[in-house]
Amino acid sequence: MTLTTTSHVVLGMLSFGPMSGYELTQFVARSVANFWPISKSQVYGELARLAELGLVLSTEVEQEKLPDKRTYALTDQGEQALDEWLASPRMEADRQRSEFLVRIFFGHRMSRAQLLGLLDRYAEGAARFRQELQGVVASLGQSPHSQYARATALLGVRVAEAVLGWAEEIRPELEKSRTRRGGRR
Amino acid sequence: MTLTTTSHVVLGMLSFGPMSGYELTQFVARSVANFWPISKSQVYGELARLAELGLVLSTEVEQEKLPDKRTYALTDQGEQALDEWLASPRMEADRQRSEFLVRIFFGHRMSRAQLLGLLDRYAEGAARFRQELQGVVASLGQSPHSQYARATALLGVRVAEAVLGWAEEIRPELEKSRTRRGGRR
DNA sequence: GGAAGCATGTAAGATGTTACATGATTAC
DNA sequence: GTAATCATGTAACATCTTACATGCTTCC
Repeated sequence: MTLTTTSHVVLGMLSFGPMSGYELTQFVARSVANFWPISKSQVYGELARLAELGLVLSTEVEQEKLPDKRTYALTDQGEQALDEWLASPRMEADRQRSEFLVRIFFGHRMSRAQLLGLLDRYAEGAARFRQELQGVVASLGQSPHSQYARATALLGVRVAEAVLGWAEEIRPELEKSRTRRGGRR
Repeated sequence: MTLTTTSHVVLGMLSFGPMSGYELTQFVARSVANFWPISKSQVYGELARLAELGLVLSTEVEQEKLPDKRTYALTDQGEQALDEWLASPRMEADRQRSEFLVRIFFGHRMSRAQLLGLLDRYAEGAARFRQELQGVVASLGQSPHSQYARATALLGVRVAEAVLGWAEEIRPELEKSRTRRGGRR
């Protein structure tokens, strides 16, 4: 009955303009999914629920050559709900889950080769991610209407760089570490 | 029927030695919870399931003055399951959810004062977190048996520093940004 | 007298993922 | 022809969080 962060993400997306569930799903995947992933089932579910609550208004749009679609637009109530949420001081803490760090934490069970391989693969992923995000930043440019999206991407870049710096720092330590001899059977 | 990452975290914790569900919950909260939170219901549930699968062995321990407890120890099968998981190349990607970044992404709906307040509170949190983790790193010291825990804490420090650097970078940009005039009603 | 710590669990609910189901059009 | 894109939804499942339930001991 109460709105979740996911609900507000949907409302927020519609603050850029009316769109269909399909379009919203794509848009989320290209933007906010890095720090708030939403599956399409969730999108369709939320839209239906928000419509019932009167926070969004749905309109069927007929299309030739393409399947008909249903677009959603924020109502005044929807805008208000979004703004109140943005203004509210209560905010849930970041949560992150990293299987990689779990494995590092259990490093005492691994051979040195295993550990270093794990670290290097992770660092490679971070390097790729950094590049990808730098591309995003570049494509967003300096225009003021993209500045917030750009800010979120810039944090991603910084975090990726933090990972790379960290990997360089601890690699030598892991190289001279005591580990289990040999690999798994 | 198949083991999740959470199951393997429980197995991994027991690789440090036998303990009860209560102790394991505390241990997780002080260590791995930063990158893999587990609630106590999950711990008790997993332990029961792993016992049924023969991966851990439970023993009742009577205590005077304190309630009796049930400790769990890894079986050979449990150790093997843990090591196979650590060796497996398939690893789920990091996932993170940040309500903060969602709000930044919808910055066009906020006043400048709101945005800057949001940013500053977040940066303060990151500064506190950095300090806390530096304390953890210091308390772990140089001993080789704590090197993996230390490595995970060091990444936390780096990430917190990345956040602080980012906040400094974008604050001036937000200061001269176009935003909605005035606050919410 | 009351709060905090020790100790184990169950139940209910919220949230999120993946698979299933369908069907037209366009581009290769 | 066949894969990809457009388009909407349901169903089943997995996972995770929060509240409920109980009771003794120690410390303030």
